[in-house]
Amino acid sequence: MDRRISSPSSGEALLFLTDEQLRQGIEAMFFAYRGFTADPDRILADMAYGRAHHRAIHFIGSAPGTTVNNLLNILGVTKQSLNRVLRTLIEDGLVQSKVGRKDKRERHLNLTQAGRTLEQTLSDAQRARMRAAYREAGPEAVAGFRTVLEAMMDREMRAGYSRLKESTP
Amino acid sequence: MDRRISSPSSGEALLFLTDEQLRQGIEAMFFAYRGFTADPDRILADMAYGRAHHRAIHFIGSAPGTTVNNLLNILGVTKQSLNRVLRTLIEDGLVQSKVGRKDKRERHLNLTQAGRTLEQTLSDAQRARMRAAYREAGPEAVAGFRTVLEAMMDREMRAGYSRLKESTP
DNA sequence: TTGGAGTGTCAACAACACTGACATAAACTG
DNA sequence: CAGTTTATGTCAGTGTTGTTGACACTCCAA
Repeated sequence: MDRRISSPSSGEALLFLTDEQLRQGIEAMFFAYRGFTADPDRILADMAYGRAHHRAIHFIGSAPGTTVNNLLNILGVTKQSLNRVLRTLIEDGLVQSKVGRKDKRERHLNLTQAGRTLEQTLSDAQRARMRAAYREAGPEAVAGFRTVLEAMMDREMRAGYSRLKESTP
Repeated sequence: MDRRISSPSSGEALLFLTDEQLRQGIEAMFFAYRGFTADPDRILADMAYGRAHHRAIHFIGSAPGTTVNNLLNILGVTKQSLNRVLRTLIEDGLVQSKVGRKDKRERHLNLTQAGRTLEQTLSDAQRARMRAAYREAGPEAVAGFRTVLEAMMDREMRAGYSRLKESTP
């Protein structure tokens, strides 16, 4: 489950581990992430929202009925930071906050119809770029892409992410 | 140079283009990028620096003697924003700014010894994670990873990035 | 010599993160 | 039941990083 080097016989594997190769990977990650966020950023710039709102909307849409605390763990920010964003989204009628049925301390978050509409708009832009990149790169590249991304996550996030993958088939 | 779909005959390629697959890719990108920046962020938090300083140091180290304007294009921020960061780095003796020999309006930026030391520290942390991810994923996955990242960049960035790759063999 | 490019700086502002402190309600625990 | 913990919300203050807009200076080139 935790083998370090799969095949020490293949010198090719080590070719990817030179500092220069790694540096290129780092820079590619930087530029790609900027491209990745560029389209939603452009859309949100026209509204009073920013990237933080996008993230909240995305994950509420991805896990409807999630609690505030769960969202905090996913996003990795403080409750004060999330609350600022969440408050405006609720005020603007994009997100609905419901007191928990079982545990009344919890608030369950869902997108309203308006929220789903915005989520779709943002998602469409981002998916379009992702789709284009996937198409251009081909299925094998995509599989590799996903494998490396997962290996790059923090350990805790990988756990959460795997759960997510399984629960949404 | 711009063919859209390589092999419409292979239905497999389309399997990766469902909204759910794309959504997972989006979330993987989000979590991975956070992991990617986590280690340098931790190091910088103890100093008076942030991610913007890291980026400046990285690209000055990557392209010694680069001009301010070139750096602006790479980083994609305003000169006011970059200048604030650059000023503190110069004041703190991490970066040296030299008036251009040929064109004296330009400033050529280089890391000082102290700057190189910090660059190394940050780079080592980030490379360690990248190296671990690469090792775990294997060479084919890494190739795919790079292919998708490049396809995800903005067009202009891809051009700049290719130039970078070629100039640093 | 004039126009424009490259650079630096000032001021003001916004987004988004942080810490710390405090309040409330509900749930759990002894 | 009393006390503690948990989940959430809120207020106030701060820091980093980004933005516009305005202005000045140097220097190259036509």
